[in-house]
Order: sequence, then C-alpha cells, then structure tokens
Amino acid sequence: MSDVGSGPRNVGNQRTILHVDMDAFYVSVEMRRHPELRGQPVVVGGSGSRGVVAAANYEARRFGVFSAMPSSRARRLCPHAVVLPGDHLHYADVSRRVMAIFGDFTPSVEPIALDEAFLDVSGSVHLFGDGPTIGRRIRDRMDQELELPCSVGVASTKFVAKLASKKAKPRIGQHGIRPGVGVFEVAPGHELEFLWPLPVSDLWGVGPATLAKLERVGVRTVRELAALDPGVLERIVGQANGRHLHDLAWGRDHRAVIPERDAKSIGREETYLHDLHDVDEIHTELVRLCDDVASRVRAADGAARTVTLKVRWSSFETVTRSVTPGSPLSTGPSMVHVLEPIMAGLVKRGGIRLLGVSASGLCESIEQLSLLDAVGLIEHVTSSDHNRAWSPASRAVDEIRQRFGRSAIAPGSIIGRRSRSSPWGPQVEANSGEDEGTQS
DNA sequence: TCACCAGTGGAGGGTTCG
DNA sequence: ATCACGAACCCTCCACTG
Repeated sequence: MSDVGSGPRNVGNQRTILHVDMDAFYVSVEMRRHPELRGQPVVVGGSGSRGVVAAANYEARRFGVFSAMPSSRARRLCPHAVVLPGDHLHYADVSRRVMAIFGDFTPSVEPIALDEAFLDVSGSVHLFGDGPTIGRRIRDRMDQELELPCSVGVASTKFVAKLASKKAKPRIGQHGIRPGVGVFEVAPGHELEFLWPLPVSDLWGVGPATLAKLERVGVRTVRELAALDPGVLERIVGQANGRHLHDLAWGRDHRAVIPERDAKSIGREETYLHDLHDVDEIHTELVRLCDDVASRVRAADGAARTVTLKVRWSSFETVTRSVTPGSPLSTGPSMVHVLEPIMAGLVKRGGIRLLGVSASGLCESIEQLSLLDAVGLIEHVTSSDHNRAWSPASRAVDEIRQRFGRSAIAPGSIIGRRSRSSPWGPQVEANSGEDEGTQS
C-alpha cells in the first residue's frame, strides 16, 4: 500500500488516450429509424433458434438480456422484447460517420469494432482542450449530428482508457436505468488506485479459461494479480499471457494507437438452420464459402498461402484442417480444389451444423497464366495451376460484381441459392422471399 | 552413423474480444 | 443443458534442416 496515487509521474511524454464506446450501438441506430420503440425493450440479433443477441438496449438489459446471449434464452427472459433482425450494412454506414467525427479530433484513430475506437489525442490537446474536454465535445457532436449516445474513457494507456469508458456508461440499478457520467478520466499517476480493486476478469485477455486458472491460485482482484510472482504467473497462464497480464496489473501498457493495419486472415463461416447431410449440398456450400473468401482476398489485392476448413457437427464437436499448397491461392475454384479432399474425409461423420473457410498467410498476389503453365495443366493439375487458370475469370467476376452488385454473378453450382444467414446466426425462415435487398 | 540441438514453419486446437 | 461470426494471437506437437 505504499506509493499508489502519489501524484503524476513521467508527465513529460505522457500520452492522452481516449476510448470511445457507443452505447448499445445497433439498438441506438435502430431507435433513430423507429422512434416509436423508445422506452420499450429492444433486441437486435439472430431470431432463429441458433442465433445470438447482437445488442440489447438498457430496457431489455433490465430483464437480464445481454449481447452474445443465445436468442432462445433472451426470448425466455424478456418475451415482450421487440426483436429486430439487424442491418449490418446500415450500421457500417453509420459507423463510418462516427469514425469521421473521431477523425476531426485526431488523425490517430484505431477502430476496434463498428462502435468502438481508441483515439490518441496527445497532439490535439493544445487545439481542443484536455482529454476530458475532447471527450465531452465528441459526445456533444454524436448527440447533435447522429443522435447517438456514447461513453468516453480517458487515460494514459489504452487498456485503462477502455476500462474507464466502461465506468462512464449507464447502469442498471434497483430503481431503473441510471445515466452514466459520460466521460470518465483516470488521471496520470492514479492508474493503480483505479485498477487494483477491480476483479481480474476486467483485464483484457482474461476470459473464462484464464479466470478459472487464476481462481485456482486464489487470485480474484487485480491487486492480487499484481502481487503474484511473474514467473509463477507465466507457469499458470503461459509465457506471453503471463508477462502481458503482469504488466497490465501494474498499469504498464505501451501499445500505441495504430490507425490502420493489414488484415492477417480473411474468413467466412456459417451455421445452418438445419444440419447438412447431403454430400452435394455440402459441396455447394463449400463452393459458396470459397467463392466469397477468395473474392475478398482478391479485393485486398492478395493471395492466401494457407486455407483452412472448419467443420462443426451436430454434436458441436469442431475440427479445423488447414492446407498450405506450394503457391498462394486467390480463386474460389483453387480453394475448393485443395479443400475438397479434406471435406470428403469429414462428411461421413454425421450432420454438419457449421462450415467455415478461411484464408491466412496473406501475401501479394501472383499473376498470369503463362503458355508453359497452360500446357502443364493438361498433364497434372496442381492447386497453383488451378489458381492461375481461374485467375482471369475471377478478375472478370470481380469487375462484374463491382458494376452490378455482389449477387450479379456466382459459380454455376450455387446460382439460385443464397445465404439465409446473418452475422448473428440463421434467421427464422419467414422472410426468405425478399432478403438481400440492400444493394444500392 | 548416431545422438543431440536449435531454428523454422506447418498443423491443429484453444482462448479472447467485440 | 445445447450458443454467431470474424479475426487475432498463443500453445503444443511434429517434421525437417543443418
């Protein structure tokens, strides 16, 4: 209990980091379009039995409904809640305007999700005022220009700023919803005072598995974690995680706000409303997923060194199988070609609940089919031959889609079928007449 | 030829986050 | 007591190389 909170240190090169988090973002966006829903419990998310809640407003949270909760459970807890399917494209559009407002205060904006970002405003304080002042100005603009509430955390490090924004949020009390303070600052030098009473589960990187390991050695608060010998901690939770957590418990976090970073993997997975049994149908889904992943890989001007297949059976057992062929892939057919044999070995094990394809080891694309390669194609078809053979066609597909929309062209085997899924699980079948009406 | 070692990279699984 | 999806990162095992 010695030097905690003994005043600011190292003020000279102190950074000022903001963490801005929109309150119940998806629901708040929906409220602008449906003012009549104000005051009612509203949930955005998958409506089918296999979906989850993407966002719940505070009225719904009073009934114990939270994001990531299975929709079936949410319905039990709050049967009268209004459930909206969610409109990801619209949220992404609003998110761009949110990020644009952040950009007016600093060029150093690191989006974490559609509704959340870190801002390094160290260089902006002489223009707009100190951290809390900038936080208040951001909240005002969100309110005036977008009618969206948000909470702001201010601190000298990213992870303390993130915890601070949580403190600023509205809360569910015994007497209903209590508004939050909106902006919460942890002043430089007061980090440990703020951190140590918190439960370890509040730390970034402590999920259910790590929490269980820490509880086994009697660690429940950040203070207790800080007191643990670093070597012991590393043995408990692994080297990288141990070092990281020990640093966080002592308020050390040197990670910079990074405005843009290249994606390291691109993937797509889908949980089906009904388990897949039919081999042809499974093949069709594989083609669709590969087509989707490959086109996004090409959109990033890249190719994938490794492709991974993920299968979840109805038993919920899940496996991944990855392949790294001789040369990088950027076309759907070439990905199907390398994954098909693996798929064939897995289909026999019963109904399939989920299929996924992901591309990793992304690198710059390699181009063109040479005459020699074309001759070689006849002899033995490798995945790279496959890839080069399909490259020109794939680029043509990209152009058509760019001009006429995503659904204008598709591999022959998947024409007439389309995904019934959303990012929050399969929807109920009712609206299968006119979905995908979001092409503009 | 054998044993050992260090480094590397793929594969497969797990954890975490929003 | 049956829970999505997309992405990042970590760990462990293993094969290969020198």
